[in-house]
Amino acid sequence: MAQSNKPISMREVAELAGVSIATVSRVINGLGGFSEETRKRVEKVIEENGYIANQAAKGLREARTRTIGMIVPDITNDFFSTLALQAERAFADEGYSVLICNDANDAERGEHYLRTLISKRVDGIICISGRTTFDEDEVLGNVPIVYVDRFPERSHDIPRVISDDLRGGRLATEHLIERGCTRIAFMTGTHSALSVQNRGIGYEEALAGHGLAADPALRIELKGRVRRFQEARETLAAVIASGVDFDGIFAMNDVIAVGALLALRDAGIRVPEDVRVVGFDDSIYASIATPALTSVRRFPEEMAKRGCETLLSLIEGNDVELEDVIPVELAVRESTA
Amino acid sequence: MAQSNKPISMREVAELAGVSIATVSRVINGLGGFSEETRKRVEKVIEENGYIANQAAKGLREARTRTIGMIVPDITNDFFSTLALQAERAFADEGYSVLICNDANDAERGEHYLRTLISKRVDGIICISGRTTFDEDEVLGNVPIVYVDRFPERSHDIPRVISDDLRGGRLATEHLIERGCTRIAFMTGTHSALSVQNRGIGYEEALAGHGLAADPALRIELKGRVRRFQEARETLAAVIASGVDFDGIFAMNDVIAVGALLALRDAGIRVPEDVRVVGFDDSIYASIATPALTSVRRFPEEMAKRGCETLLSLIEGNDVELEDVIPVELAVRESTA
DNA sequence: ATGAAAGCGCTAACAT
DNA sequence: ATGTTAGCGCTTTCAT
Repeated sequence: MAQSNKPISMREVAELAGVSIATVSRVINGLGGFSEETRKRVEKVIEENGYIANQAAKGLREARTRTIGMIVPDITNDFFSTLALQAERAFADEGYSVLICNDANDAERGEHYLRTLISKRVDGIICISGRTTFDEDEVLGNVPIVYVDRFPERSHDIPRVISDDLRGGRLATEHLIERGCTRIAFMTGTHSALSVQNRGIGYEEALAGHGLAADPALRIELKGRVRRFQEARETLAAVIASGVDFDGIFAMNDVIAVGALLALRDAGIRVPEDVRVVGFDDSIYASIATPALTSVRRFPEEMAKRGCETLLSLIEGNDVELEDVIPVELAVRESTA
Repeated sequence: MAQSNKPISMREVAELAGVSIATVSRVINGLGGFSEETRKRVEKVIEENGYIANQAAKGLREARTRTIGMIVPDITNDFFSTLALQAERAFADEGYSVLICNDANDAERGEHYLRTLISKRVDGIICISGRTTFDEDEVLGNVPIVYVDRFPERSHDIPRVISDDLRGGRLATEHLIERGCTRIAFMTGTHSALSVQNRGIGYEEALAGHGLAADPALRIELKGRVRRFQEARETLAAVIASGVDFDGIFAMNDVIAVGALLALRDAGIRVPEDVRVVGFDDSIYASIATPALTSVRRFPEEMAKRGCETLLSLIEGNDVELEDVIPVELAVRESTA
């Protein structure tokens, strides 16, 4: 099982081909300045010896690694994995690899990852995190970075691609109101990112716009750092048991909404007859839930694409727009029929 | 937005601290051989200038990058994202970063990624792929690699961590038989990985063991490269429309099983009364489906953990066991009640 | 058309 | 205790 003999280097290729290392470099990079015969000879040696260029060395010399760092809260959540998949693909198309880091909404972990990425000298960073606690300017130094979906409060002039969360919250809530709900609960996290808070603001605005009060008893907070449907299920079960009255639920994301759906079913409460439910993200969970979940559709593929484009622009030293807001729309399904 | 001044190097730290570069290196790596006063001076300079060591250079020198490459078929599938999350965490704990590559079951893409990983000189590779078409020995050179969940047919002495797929297929099928099913369909991919084929073999063995014939009409194949529940839904809908009779379904994974569940509901077929369904993976989809899906539980966290341990052993030059089979068990839920 | 040599940022002998 | 130096594998002037 022991494996040892290290890969052949450019110098060795040069020796085997009887040319200088510079010539090998020229051939490999197609820079011209070599005869057809030399090219063939060099390529033959490369082929026969399975030479694969050492990008680490190349990167050191060129001062760029062709690697992008990506920080996500939870790759296990369909919304983020879709985002990550798309981003990875988009970067791969441009010749970049992606280092994916899960910070699980843990600021400390996130900061550590950021340092790691910088020490690896990634060419840029895609960051989905609203919880940076330290002074970024100092740590980040000069790595191009773009925030996607979430961003820290004090992110001065760092570009971001976000969705229209406030409008999403408003759309969801207004939809519930139109369906006749008057006591609408909002399920969210304890200390959410700004983006998520905006969904709550949209919710409150919609309520206010229709003369409804935002009853604090209807704000249901989940403590966990990472969203798991079981926690939502248990938390809502407790709320139901406590006798709080509600006829609609707006959940901050689909994972929570699905947990809510299960808790309602456990309690024998019918959806949508007794309680209507709206989620956020329009992820796979919304489609496979029963009843199928009405959800605020976002466009993770588009967000990933824009994020990549922005980051690549930044890397190339171009100017980019600071805030790129991707619209949302409501996907109406059975849970609010 | 333009960012330029590059990060400070070790040489600059040395100059600012009035010591040699070697001393800085010693301080940073805590190798001793410097006075307390020197240490303080160096650390002060590092602190004040936000020096972050260049791992690319360090890696070049040390001939190791502290980076692991990971090839997955579809990070969007809960099973794989759970595996990836756990692997990333385990490696992070050991000081490694992980480059995640999605090959979407595309051999060409997979091969390309493999080359990229090798050119980046990753210290090892975790590979979930059964579709390598080329001669690995040549391309892989000497990178330690371990296959998880899937492995190519000709992977000679490359270690793997897999689950007991054959037994899983048998368990699922026998369970359906016990519940009274006699015409059990098997939903799978057209050209599946060996691991998946084994689930089919388990299915056939179970049928044979109970004197049931494996009707070719009951083998339902999905063409897509990546498993999407919509494809499964549509494919099964067509089968139903064609009048094929069945009273049980064993799906090669939960995504497909959930698609089947939806198709059955669309057709007004009751689960489990008319048709019973069993999935594979016991992923989140099984838990949130309605009816909740009976599924063959695997242990992606455990598989990831073992895979990491094995790879790290390999990297350290130790011997490892060639095949590590993780047991499976049946999680019985409403879909087969 | 080709080679020699400097240097990217670091570590690790080998000095002193 | 600290410095000097030779590379790691590459790209890139600058010669020839």
